[in-house]
Amino acid sequence: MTQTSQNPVPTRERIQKTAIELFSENGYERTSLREIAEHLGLTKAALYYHFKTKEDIAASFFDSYAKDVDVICDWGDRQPRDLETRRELLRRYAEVVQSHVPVMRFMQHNQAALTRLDRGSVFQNRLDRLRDLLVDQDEPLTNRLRAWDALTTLYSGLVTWRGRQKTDTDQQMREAALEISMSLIDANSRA
Amino acid sequence: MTQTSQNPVPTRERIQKTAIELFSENGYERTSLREIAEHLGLTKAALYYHFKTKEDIAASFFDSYAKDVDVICDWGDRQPRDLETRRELLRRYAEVVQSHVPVMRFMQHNQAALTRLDRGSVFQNRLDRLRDLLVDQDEPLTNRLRAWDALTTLYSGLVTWRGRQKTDTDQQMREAALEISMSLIDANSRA
DNA sequence: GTCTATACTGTGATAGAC
DNA sequence: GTCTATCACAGTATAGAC
Repeated sequence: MTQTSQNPVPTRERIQKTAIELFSENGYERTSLREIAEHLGLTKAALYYHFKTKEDIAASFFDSYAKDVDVICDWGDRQPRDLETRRELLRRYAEVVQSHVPVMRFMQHNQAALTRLDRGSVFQNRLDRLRDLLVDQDEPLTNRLRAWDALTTLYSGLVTWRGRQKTDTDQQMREAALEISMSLIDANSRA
Repeated sequence: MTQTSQNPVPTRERIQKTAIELFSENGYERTSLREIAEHLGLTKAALYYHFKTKEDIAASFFDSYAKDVDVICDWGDRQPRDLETRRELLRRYAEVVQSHVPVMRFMQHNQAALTRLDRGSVFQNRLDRLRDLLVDQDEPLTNRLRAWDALTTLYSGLVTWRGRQKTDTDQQMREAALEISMSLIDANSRA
């Protein structure tokens, strides 16, 4: 749209790429705008041309993730509310998680910073929408909590778990997380 | 020890109490020392008499939690490594979690800030030690990940879950979390 | 021992020159 | 589209009042 035929990488995207790297590494609040600007050979004030605030940079990460989750939920809304639909929802969400690992890690590590953002609640809101497709409001507490665990299992292993061994591949970790997640949802159907 | 017979609440403890409230509510980085001082009728500099830095205030929260977890792990080290020991470990950890809810919430929401702290890794280190008691290193990946989920289930529901209903009591939530956690460990024994 | 006054550097942010 | 200048406020630190 604003791209010329030469297509150099736009400054806006360069900022996003550098920012998520530094935010993930050092935390959102510990990463200064000066630091980001220096990595890019810009000045602090130059960032303010491309983004209204520092928070806006962080919020811009969510858009693609939120869109992907919305696609899943829209699909889920049109399906029968049975076990197979729920298993397929978990499969699809696992794929989304896999394609947004840096963003997931950033969101998991900076929850306090994100609750301050208007668009920061995107993460929680999308999880809540998925949860409502996985379990009915009138099911027992144990089932509702188990549905929540089924969702968090899919990303918390990738982000917070430190028991990974050298022989564990990414593929194996995703499959293991999905298997555990599935078994939690299966248990809900038996209860 | 340093307490007189009058036993007024020591300033140090008043600072801790106010700090964890504000940290939990607004996040660690968004809570300024001036804000804490104002809540207590002190000046910012007065805090520096009782704590060396802001990080020291946060780190001081962990001590009691870490001690409680160490007691559990020390007990676990002296038991046979069987299923009943592991179930009992989960029961005891659930009690620790329950008695440190504000601290657990603070740690969960401020992971990025905490990894900067020397004593901040206390949280992760203690979880890792518990995990090693719940599962053997040479068990399949799925079992190791399931042991991790068994632990996180015990506190993540209290902290990040938003599906709680008015009729759900604290007691019921703890029991539900413990039941799910137990079933994950039980599954490891069957695998 | 407990705290106040004050100052230092770095932060996110804004206004306006080029 | 990028920069300079400037702002209020942050965490930190020390000197000294009581």
